[in-house]
Amino acid sequence: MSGQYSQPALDRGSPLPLWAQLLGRLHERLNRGEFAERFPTDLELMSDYGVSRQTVRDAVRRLADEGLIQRERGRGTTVRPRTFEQAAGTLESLFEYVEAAGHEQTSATREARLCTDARVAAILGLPSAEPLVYIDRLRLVDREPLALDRSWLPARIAEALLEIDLARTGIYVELVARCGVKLRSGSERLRPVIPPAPDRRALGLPANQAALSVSRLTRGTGGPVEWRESLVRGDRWTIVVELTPTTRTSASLPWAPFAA
Amino acid sequence: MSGQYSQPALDRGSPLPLWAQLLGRLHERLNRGEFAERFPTDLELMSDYGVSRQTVRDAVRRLADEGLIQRERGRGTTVRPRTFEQAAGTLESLFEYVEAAGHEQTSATREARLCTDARVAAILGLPSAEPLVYIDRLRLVDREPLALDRSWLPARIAEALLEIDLARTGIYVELVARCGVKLRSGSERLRPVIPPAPDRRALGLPANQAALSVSRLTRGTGGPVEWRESLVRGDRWTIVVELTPTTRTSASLPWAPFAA
DNA sequence: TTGGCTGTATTGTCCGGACATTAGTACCTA
DNA sequence: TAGGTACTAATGTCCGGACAATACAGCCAA
Repeated sequence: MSGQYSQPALDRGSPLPLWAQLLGRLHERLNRGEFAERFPTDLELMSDYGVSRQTVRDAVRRLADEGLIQRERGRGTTVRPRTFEQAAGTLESLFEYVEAAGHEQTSATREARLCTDARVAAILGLPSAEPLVYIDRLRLVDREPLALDRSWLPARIAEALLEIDLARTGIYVELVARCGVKLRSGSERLRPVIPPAPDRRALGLPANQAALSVSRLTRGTGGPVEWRESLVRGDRWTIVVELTPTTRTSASLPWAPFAA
Repeated sequence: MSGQYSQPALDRGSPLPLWAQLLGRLHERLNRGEFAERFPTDLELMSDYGVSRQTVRDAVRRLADEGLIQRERGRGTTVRPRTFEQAAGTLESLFEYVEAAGHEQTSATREARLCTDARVAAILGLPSAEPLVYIDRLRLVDREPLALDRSWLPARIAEALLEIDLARTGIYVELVARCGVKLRSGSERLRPVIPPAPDRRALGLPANQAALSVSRLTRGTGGPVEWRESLVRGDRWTIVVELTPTTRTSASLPWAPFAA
């Protein structure tokens, strides 16, 4: 610790370039929420760490490239919010494309109630008798069913959702705004399925057509906040994968083994 | 034209920064194949365009960020080949994951012959009676069928494939190496389907399971070179979509309407 | 012929300086 | 109160310089 700067000095004997060391420091400080109020200016970082402006710019540029901050001439550098506001996944994407194509997307809530479910509780890391909010919606495009959408959420955080008309708003929006949940991440698994007869009927899916099953776990800062199972009828929309000659690219989709 | 440099001078009165102008110039020259033999050094670009090394580096760095070139200390800058060598798509991704998980992937050619097909010819932009090479393979993991894979290629460019054991090599590799095709791009469409009974039997797919259909058009420099239809059984592997809090992200999959 | 050393070439890092562009704030005048 | 001007702050651009790290080629000695 040099005592000369307001931050511990970088190691000039390290094989790691100064900009890389500074980048690591800034990552740590970002992750600790140290820049929640304000990100330092180039000049401040220069004096804080005892390096040239070029070195500061090389480090900070990489933070900007990662989307963690935004730099604007005249205004300075701001931290970009890390909230996962829309938690957009496969289904949200679909509806974006649907609406971009000029169609009307609506939803009808078929069920919204408290329940217990040992299978889902286990997925959410909860005791098997833990109360859950269960929401079952039919998603429609131009009044035709496109997807069936079922969510299970811990009642202790999401009970307020039962009082809301979810045909008019989204689960994630309300989870954030009303239940004070901070969404962090999610993961989805996609596979083709033959839906059971009641679901097939609800979707209006012909007997010779399959559906895409999208299972999703959504996580908040405090742990899992939602298990969701959706069925998208397979005879209306298709997923597109473009393959382009950018080097090394493979626009590849990740795969994992399916365990039934 | 200043006559002072070996390239037309950049416009110092333009609102566009010098690095951006230089980047545009280098893009054009790359696209024209002007650097096929050798990419110029920083020093050469400095004197060619009359700018500082910093400006050269700012422009060239962005080419590297795009993956079009590669810079190596001591060696210089090389152009990355633009060939679309592996033409990796959804299925190739799948097999990468399969093999990364320690499984053995093999394939068995069920048919390889000349044919005509008016539907596929239309897709490839060919006359309906144009001869096509038809290749039908079963793809296996640890000797269990995982996917059915059918390709149609114009015979006038791909006839040599009929003489090759495609269990031991890939269509694209041979298309490039033996048929002299330059692959440029591709696009795939994914949807869940109930396969016809012969395909279901070939895959060993239980009656209550669906398959993922992957239809793909592969393009070469001279136009479409392959139409491909694959079926992946839906009870073994699943596509994964991770949703992370990188700002602005939506790890969204693109969708398009399905026309049967 | 092979291995080691030296010299040259090339990109990467870091420093310093200066000016341009943009944004925001404060102050003044109509 | 609204509009205009001046000033300050902050990032972007561009220049120049110097040294470090890496690669490669050539040359020499064993």
